[in-house]
Amino acid sequence: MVTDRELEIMKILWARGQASVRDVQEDLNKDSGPVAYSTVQTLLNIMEDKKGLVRHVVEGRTFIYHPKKSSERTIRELTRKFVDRVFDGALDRVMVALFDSKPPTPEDLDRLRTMIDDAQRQSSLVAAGHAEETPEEA
Amino acid sequence: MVTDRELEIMKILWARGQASVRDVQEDLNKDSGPVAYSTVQTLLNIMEDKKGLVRHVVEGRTFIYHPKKSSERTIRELTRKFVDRVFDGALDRVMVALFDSKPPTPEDLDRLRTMIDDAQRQSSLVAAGHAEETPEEA
DNA sequence: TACGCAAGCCTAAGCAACTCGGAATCGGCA
DNA sequence: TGCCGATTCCGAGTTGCTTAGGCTTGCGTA
Repeated sequence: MVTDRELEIMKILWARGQASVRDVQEDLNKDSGPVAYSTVQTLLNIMEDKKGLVRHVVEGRTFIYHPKKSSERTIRELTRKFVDRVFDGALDRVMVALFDSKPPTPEDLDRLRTMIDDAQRQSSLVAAGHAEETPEEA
Repeated sequence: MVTDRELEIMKILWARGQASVRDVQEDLNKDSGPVAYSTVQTLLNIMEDKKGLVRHVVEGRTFIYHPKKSSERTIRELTRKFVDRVFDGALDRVMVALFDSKPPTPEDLDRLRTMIDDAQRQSSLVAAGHAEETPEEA
C-alpha cells in the first residue's frame, strides 16, 4: 500500500512532526536526488486523498502536512507483509536470512539476547497463569 | 527487482526443481487465483530474457524452466533491500518490528537463542585472532 | 489604485514497469 | 486436411513516479 517514495516522505514527516511541501522537497533533495516541487505536491495529494496517510492544515498560503498513520503501525504492517510474502510467515527463516544479509555486530547480539530473555520471561509468566496481568492492546 | 508475481513463480521452481509453463500455471491456480497460460508465459519470458532469473531447456515441444538464481541469494537480497528501505539498516529495530508484527512462539525463541549463541561464539573466536580461518565468500 | 513579482496550489500528461489476455502460429497426428 | 496442444506476438489496463505549465493570491512599488 505505501510505496517506496511515500515511505521516504512519511519518514520525513515522522522526523519533523509536520512539514510544508517545500520542507519535504528540500529534505528529499538532501537525502536522495533532486525532485521537482510539483512531484512532492502530487505525492502528498495522493497520500492524503487516496490513502489517508497524511492530513494538512492551511497556514497562510501554505499547506502544512502532518503524518496521520503512525510509524509504528506503518512499519508493523510493512514488516508483516514482507514476512508473509517472502517467508510465508516463518519467523525463524526470517532470522536466518537477516543474519545472512546483515551480519550482526556484537552489540546487536547483546540487544537481541536481552529481547529474547524478556520475551521468554513474559511467556513463562503467561504459562504460569498470570496472563490476566498482561494488558490487551486496544 | 524481483516482483511479487515473479517471487511466487520462483518459489514454485525452487520447490519443484524444474517445471513447464503448464506446471507453473497449475500451481499458481492452486495457490492464488486463476491465471491465463499466456500470462505465465509472458512472465517467464521476461524473467529469462530481461532478468536472468530462470533458464529453460526444450523437451519435445515444451519449455522446461529451471531456476537460475538461488533462493538463498534472492532472499538475501530481498531481505537486505527491505531492511535498508524500511529501517535504514538498523538490525535491532528490525527485530523489534518483527516481534511486534509476528509474536514469536516459545519454539521460535529457543531457536533464536541458539542462533545468537552460535553467532556470539563465532565472533569471540574471530576476536581471539582466528579471523584467518574464516573463508571469504567468492 | 494599478502593476508585476514571488510563492503556493492544481491539472494534465508522459514514461516505465508490471500484469494480463486474445489471437496468430507452428508441429505433430489421426 | 483438420484438430490439438504448445509457443509466440502484440496490445491494453493499472500503478508509481515524475514533471511542466497554468491559475490564484498576497505583497511591494510607483
